[in-house]
Amino acid sequence: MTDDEDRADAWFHALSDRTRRDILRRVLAGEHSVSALARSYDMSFAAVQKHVAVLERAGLLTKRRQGREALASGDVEAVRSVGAMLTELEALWRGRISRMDELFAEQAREQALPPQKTQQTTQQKTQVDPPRTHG
Amino acid sequence: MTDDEDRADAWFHALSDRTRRDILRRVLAGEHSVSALARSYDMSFAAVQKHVAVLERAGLLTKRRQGREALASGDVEAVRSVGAMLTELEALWRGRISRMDELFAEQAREQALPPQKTQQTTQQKTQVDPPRTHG
DNA sequence: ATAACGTACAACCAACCGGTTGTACGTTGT
DNA sequence: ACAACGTACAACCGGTTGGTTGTACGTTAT
Repeated sequence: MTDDEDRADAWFHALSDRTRRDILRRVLAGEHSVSALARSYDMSFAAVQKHVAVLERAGLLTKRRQGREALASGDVEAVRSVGAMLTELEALWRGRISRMDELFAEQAREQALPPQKTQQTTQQKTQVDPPRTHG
Repeated sequence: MTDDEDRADAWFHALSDRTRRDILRRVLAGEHSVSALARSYDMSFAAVQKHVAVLERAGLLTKRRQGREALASGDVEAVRSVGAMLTELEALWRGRISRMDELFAEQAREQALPPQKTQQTTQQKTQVDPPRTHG
């Protein structure tokens, strides 16, 4: 039912609204009640409550009941999962670069011995950044 | 005009659709013409062309004209910027944890000398993961 | 007891989104 | 020359989104 792509849809959709991103920042930094959050924004309580619900459905935030208050808390593991997804995209790109290197190497081999028709462009080793992670 | 939050809106909105994420994967792995991309999906050319336009407006992809074809290529730096944003969120969370540690330390100091009313819960050092980055 | 507070949810509305078809225009192949 | 290809964009349509107000209900404070 809710496969990886569904979860990704929910994650990125939840993060695509600036109010929700701001709410997520606050609840990652510490627990806040929904009404406390609502007081921070120039919109109705119901609107903020809906934003919190979207973040909760996406799994980026969890709620805990304490008396009449609902305390929201950010889930850093979910945030990391989103980050991991981006890292996978980077990996695809790195694959492209190494494939380009192979191509260059092949071309170099070809024109090393028989000086033939293929026109030569100024050769330069394709620069690949060290596999750094986000930060 | 287009500040950080506007860019973030565009990034996450662009990534919130699975077809667009798939397109981004392909163009990060290598250049593809718009019509080549369109052939990969069960929808009209116009629909795919719109998805490419959304990714382009978000800065996640660039297009290069070659004759009648428009060759799309993924921008890995933009992907990294999105990842960096997630890392900033993690940093906020780490801040919360250290603040919690301070609180525990304070409590420990308080009940160390005067054995008073505040009830004691089984104490355990708050475990903070090593500041690993995504990957 | 009862007023105030915090939450949840339904109904409504304008704007936006993801898809469609149709048209136009430059490029390439025959 | 002309047909086919690749692209871009406009107009349209149903579903979704982000906001609103209103209602209901449990919890806390007076």
